[in-house]
Amino acid sequence: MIPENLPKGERTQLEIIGAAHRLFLANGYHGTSMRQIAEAAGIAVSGIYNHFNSKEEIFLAVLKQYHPYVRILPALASAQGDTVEAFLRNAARNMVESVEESSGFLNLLFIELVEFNGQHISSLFEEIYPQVLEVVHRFTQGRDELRPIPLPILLRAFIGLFFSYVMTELLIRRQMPADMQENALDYFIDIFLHGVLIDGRLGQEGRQEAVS
Amino acid sequence: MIPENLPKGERTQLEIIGAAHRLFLANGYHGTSMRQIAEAAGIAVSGIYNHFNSKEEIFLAVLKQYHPYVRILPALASAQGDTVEAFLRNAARNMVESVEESSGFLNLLFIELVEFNGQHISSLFEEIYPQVLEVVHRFTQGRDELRPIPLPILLRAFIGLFFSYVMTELLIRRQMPADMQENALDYFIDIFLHGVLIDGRLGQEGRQEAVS
DNA sequence: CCTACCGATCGGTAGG
DNA sequence: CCTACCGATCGGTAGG
Repeated sequence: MIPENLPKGERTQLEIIGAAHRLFLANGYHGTSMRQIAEAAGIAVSGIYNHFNSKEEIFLAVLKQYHPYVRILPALASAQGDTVEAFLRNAARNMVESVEESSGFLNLLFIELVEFNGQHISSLFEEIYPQVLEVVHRFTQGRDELRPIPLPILLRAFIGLFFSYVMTELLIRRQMPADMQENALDYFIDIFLHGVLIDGRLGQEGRQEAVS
Repeated sequence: MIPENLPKGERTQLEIIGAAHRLFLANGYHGTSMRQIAEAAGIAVSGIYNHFNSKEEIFLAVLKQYHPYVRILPALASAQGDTVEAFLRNAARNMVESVEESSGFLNLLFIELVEFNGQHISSLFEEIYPQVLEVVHRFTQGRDELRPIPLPILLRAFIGLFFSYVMTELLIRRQMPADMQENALDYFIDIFLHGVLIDGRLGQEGRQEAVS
């Protein structure tokens, strides 16, 4: 997991960040002690302070390393598609997949919102917004497939599609009825596409794929 | 806020729950101490233990009192409308409004997910699901306006619509560009309605209202 | 990166 | 013997 040929100091730093990440996800920020982090990283508590000046600095390093920027944005940027439909289907699937792989991103977000009152969300948004806008713009300009929806609203609605799926997944994952889960993402994308495309512009391959 | 004619014991209990609720929202569960709760409730720390056996028991009481069941479900249940469109527009607006009023619900949810690993979400879902299903079923049965989407998926997508709006609102509230906020909820509802209604079944009053 | 500690505060409980 | 609450303090742990 952590490269072996790194200088000892950097290795330890990554060890601390990784240990802190796991503990924060499991217990939250205030629910995690410096002693727990030290033990998980295999060093003494005071040793941590050779790499970080405070507990909060560790959290910032964790946030930076497990940023949506690093996880979800590449999934969006790598989306392919000749039509708006194909692009959005591909992008949505990629993004949901990347979150399911590293399930921590949402928890980090929740910790940020609850235990830091969303202090660090602003700068995060400023970094991401222009790049996401650029990607979406690239795939929607000069197209006549979309209903007249302002691009920022469309972008927000697309991010919203992502949250609509992952939040309902997170909330009702455990005992959600089976009929609420089967092909849910395909249905969600389908509803969204029907919502933003001009009537009749939606191809058939997506839904057929989903119900077959 | 707290009725004055209650027995002293019940008053104190409500005082503790209210104080804990405010503190949990601001600092999270582990970020709030029994001393803070006691001070905010105007009693000694040990006085709390005449009403609750532990800090966690207080959290459960807070969760019960500020349950979405008590806040958002009535907003959904009271939704009116002769058509599916009118009903969904009304329901979505009511739900978002009720959350904006008592902004705490989402934070309680995040605390639950992060600091209790979603332990108490299951029973919450079991209580709410049948009632929500009943409401949505009542307004969709025998209608020919909807595209063929399984009812549980439709319901999940509707809950998702709610989360898509409030999560993007929460995340980017601070420095979201103005054009991302103007009439956003109306656009969101509009996209959803286009998504679930059969082509051509969407009335015009909603969007005209939104853009005027 | 360690052992050895600090001032203070943690959740919880004693007797009255 | 009850409910409600007090001042004081318990054994341990927090970040530093």
